[in-house]
Amino acid sequence: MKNKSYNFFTHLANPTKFKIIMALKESPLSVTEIINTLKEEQSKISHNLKSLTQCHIVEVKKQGKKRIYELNKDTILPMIELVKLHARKYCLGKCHKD
Amino acid sequence: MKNKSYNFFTHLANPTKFKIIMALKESPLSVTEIINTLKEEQSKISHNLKSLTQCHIVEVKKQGKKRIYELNKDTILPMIELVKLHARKYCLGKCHKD
DNA sequence: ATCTCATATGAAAAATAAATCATATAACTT
DNA sequence: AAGTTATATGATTTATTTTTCATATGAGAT
Repeated sequence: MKNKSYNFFTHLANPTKFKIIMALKESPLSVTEIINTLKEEQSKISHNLKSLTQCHIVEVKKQGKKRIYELNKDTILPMIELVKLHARKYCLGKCHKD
Repeated sequence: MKNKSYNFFTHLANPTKFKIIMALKESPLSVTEIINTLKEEQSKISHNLKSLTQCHIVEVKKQGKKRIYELNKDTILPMIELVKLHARKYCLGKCHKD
C-alpha cells in the first residue's frame, strides 16, 4: 500500500464523528453548540473533534473563548454524496456491516 | 442520524479491506490470487471479502470451484480519487490518524 | 466414493479504537 | 487576582473489530 488512505476513512466510519460532520454540514458550530445538538459528553466531542481537525476534515478558528468548527466541504460533501449514491443503487437505502 | 452511512466507511477504513480493494482496482481476482498478491492468510481474506461483498463494494461470481471477486468501480473508484485529492490538498500527501 | 483444491464459517483470542473521568488550560469577567 | 465559562488532555476502562485457528463445505478430478 502506497499511502495510508484508509486512515482517512476511520473518521467517517465512526458514528460520533459522522454525527459531528452531519451537524457541521448545516453550519459552523462551537463545541458547546455541537454538544447541545448531539447531546453528547464534552470530552467525547473534544476528542473526536481533535482527530477530525488533524485530518483536515474540519477546520477550527478561535473566537474569544469559543472555538468554531467548520466542515471542509470541498472534499467531505462530495464524499458523503457518493455513499448516498452507493446506498441507493446497491444497498436499497442502507448498507449493512455484517 | 437518518441512515447508517458510516457503516459503509468501516470497510474503507480497514487496512486489509483497503488492500483488497486496491488489488481489485487493477483486475478481478480469485480468492487464491488475492491471498498470493497480498500474502495474507486465507481465512482472513475470506472474512474480509464477506463483509465487502455484503456492502456491495465488491461482487462475486462463481467459476468452477473458484470465486472471482470484482470491484464495484462505479462508486468505489471515485471515492478513492476523492481521498487522494483531499490528501493532496489538505494533508500534503498523507493523512494522520492521531 | 474418495481425494484434493478452493473457499467459507464460527468461536475464541488478540488488537485497536472509543468513551469516560478527572483534571488542566485558556480567555474573559468581576 | 479570583471566579467562571469554554474547551482540551491524559490515563484508564470499556467496547468494538480483526485475526487466528480449527473445522466445514463445495466442486471438480481420480
